[in-house]
Amino acid sequence: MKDHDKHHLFISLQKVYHQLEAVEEMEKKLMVQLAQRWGIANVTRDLTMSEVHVVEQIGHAGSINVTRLAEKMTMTKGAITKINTKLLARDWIEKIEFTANTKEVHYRLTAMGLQVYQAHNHYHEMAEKQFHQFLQPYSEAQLAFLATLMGDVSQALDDSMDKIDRLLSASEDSDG
Amino acid sequence: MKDHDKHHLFISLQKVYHQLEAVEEMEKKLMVQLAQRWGIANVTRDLTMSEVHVVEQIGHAGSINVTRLAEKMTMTKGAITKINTKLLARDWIEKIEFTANTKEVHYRLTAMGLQVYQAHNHYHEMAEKQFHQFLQPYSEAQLAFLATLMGDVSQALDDSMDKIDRLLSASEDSDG
DNA sequence: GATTTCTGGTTTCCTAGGAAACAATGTAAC
DNA sequence: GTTACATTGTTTCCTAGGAAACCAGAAATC
Repeated sequence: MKDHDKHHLFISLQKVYHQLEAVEEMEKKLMVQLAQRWGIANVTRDLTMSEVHVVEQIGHAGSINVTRLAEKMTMTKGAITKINTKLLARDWIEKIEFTANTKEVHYRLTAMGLQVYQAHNHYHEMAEKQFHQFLQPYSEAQLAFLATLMGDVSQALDDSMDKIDRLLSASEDSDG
Repeated sequence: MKDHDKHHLFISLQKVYHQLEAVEEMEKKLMVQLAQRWGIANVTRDLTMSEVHVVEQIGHAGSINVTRLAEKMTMTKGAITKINTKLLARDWIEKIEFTANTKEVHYRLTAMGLQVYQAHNHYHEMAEKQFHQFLQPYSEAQLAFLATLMGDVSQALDDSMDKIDRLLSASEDSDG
């Protein structure tokens, strides 16, 4: 493959990434509308994708605390606290008090929250079904290649991250 | 390929997407440090990725106005105006006044802005070189497949977007 | 050439979320 | 047990950027 074609490939990868961003952006808008149509209580225009993601995580974990939520969502604890406050107001999640440890606050879904979780899951399943259809035309060998490729990409990105990490901490020492 | 493996593939795709997000996040931090090290004037901690992107776009276009910048960056015109205000203060860009059309404001890079543009380009080239190395181990046939696959993905995403778009505008009619 | 309409740019207002200081609890060391 | 330290969660402050109202030229229609 010529360098020119590789360049083209590089560009098309960036394009796909930006497309995915755009899709994510639209999902946000779609979500509120779908939620309203599904008759889920306490859905207002100010509903955020992050709120739904928190519901998703709590539903997935069964019960979870702020710090672990923050880790899973790569957000700050402060941000999670604020989101949870909103979700409590919506009556989608509730606190679990442990007698043993009063410091940690665990959250779980309410019945209403469970509805949101399931609705969102339903949406995810649709997306995955679309994905399966997308894979339809490809041969077994091609799909197998794709699978290993994705692993390689993931690995390469991890390595890149490490490299950047090291660059950053190296200069933190020398710089002010 | 079993459904289970397809599911796995779906998951790994999401993982890669999130990894790319994380990389982008780190780039932001790296950029400021690199810019300072390269001795570019008026680099402060409050330098934003968006500012650099605007510089990139202006540099690429030679000269461009607010509206087209907004389109290219999928941001609002208001946001661009604010970013440009900052860039003017940094002395990285400058206005071009047209005698013919006083309404449109075109921007171009200053000498300093050109430095930023070139530094950023240099970074991009490094990234692309890394990408080329990543492609190294694959066969011609595999790379050819990858190229067509990316095209297919892009097409599929466009279709998805259209579908969501239609869903959104359809319900805008019925809803309040 | 006056009035509507369109387009480009700016300003105002508001919110999501990061950073970091903080309080409160738990844990380890002595 | 008490002092030091670590960890969890909250609060405060601040900024990027969207939405939308707004203003100012340009273009079109009459």
